[in-house]
Amino acid sequence: MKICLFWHRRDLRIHDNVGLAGALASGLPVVPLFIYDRDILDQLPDKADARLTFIFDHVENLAAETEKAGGTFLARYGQPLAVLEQLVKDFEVAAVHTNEDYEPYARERDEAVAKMLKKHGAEFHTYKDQVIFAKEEIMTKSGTVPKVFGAYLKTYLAQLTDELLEPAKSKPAFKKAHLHHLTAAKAGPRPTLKSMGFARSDEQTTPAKLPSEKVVRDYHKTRNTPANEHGTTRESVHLRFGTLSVREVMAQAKELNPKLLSEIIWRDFFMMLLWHFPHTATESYDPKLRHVPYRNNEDEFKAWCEGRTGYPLVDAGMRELNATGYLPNRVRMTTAGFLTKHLLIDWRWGEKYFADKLFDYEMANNVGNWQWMAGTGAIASPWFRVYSPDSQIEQVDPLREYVRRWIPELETKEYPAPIVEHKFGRDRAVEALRKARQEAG
DNA sequence: CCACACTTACA
DNA sequence: GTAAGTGTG
Repeated sequence: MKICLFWHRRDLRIHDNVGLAGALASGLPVVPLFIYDRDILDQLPDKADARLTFIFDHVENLAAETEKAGGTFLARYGQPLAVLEQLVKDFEVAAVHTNEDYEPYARERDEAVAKMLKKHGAEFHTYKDQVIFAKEEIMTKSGTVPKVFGAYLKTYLAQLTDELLEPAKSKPAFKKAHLHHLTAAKAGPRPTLKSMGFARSDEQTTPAKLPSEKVVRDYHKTRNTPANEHGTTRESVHLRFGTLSVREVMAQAKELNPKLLSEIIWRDFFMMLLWHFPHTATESYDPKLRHVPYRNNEDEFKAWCEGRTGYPLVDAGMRELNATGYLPNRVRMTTAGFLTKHLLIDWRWGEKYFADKLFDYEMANNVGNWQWMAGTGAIASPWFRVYSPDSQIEQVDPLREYVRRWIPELETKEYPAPIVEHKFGRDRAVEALRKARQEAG
């Protein structure tokens, strides 16, 4: 019997899933699938990874839901291209449905998959699901790729209708009549964390739930207070892995808090930029800034990683990141600005460290924000702007609650003196960037 | 071509 | 107040 596969990637949910709805409506019985990508797992720095644990728990949930609905969920470990080719050979796969992923690696992978499926006479259907607008759907009036967020936002809001935020009808169609059942022997076992060489992380799997109305309504007032643990919505990890849909998250923000809505639109913006300029994942957008004379001092980098720079807000942030995998947005900027400007270390070092540590790590957003802070990005933010980590404290933590929480030895002799004086570091950074620009012409 | 603004500047 | 570049209309 001919079947189709629905391949989950960064959309670990059944409700409001455009690609899954497409598969269920295609007329062929659907077998949902997840592939643990060996190449990605090999790069994880730790054997107890919170992100993999999160993915694993949610894949197991999907499998349970699928079985409850009368279908079979497949999970495999390996290289996606090889795994899919094997499945096509083992089962009568007439089509594979999946949601688009705009990262450079994902695009190459999907191109190879499309080619392989074509060779076997199977169809490959992809859907826009993880953003509201992608690719060239938001452009400037002169038809260029928007490089200033304000201009992008204005067009975006003008095009954003309530219909675009309506849920995809995947959940109502997710039933026995549209699913295919395989015997356990045919389906094969699902990988476990242990079978893939990993262990559970201690960190808790956050339940996929929209934040409360109160948190959303207060967001613009609480977002710049890192001491307040409920100051942000904590939606980022769910948007990353698709355990919430961007439509439900945006619909709530649109109704309750325009400031939060615009923050979520940054996510579409950075994904759009990465799609247009995939090379910016690994090099500066601005060609003039590809040869900044970075100092790249290893000891100073280590001090930054471990939260020993002598700047309380930087150190508190890095310690929170190391301990929890989380960092409030405001503090992400302070720590990133300090590394790239005051210490004059290549933004890619910091980007990689965040990639290893952040529970909600998402390439487009991480790269986009790092390049913005480093002054090397597509966005025309003044490159000479250097944040003062101390005046940031006055703005976001005037009572020193946050920095004291994460630095018990603050205000004792144990706490190190600043690794670099602010004005000296700022002038050195501006000078280095100016020089790089001049030399590049 | 110019004016204006640039997610969250500094002193 | 100051200030350095540049995308956008």
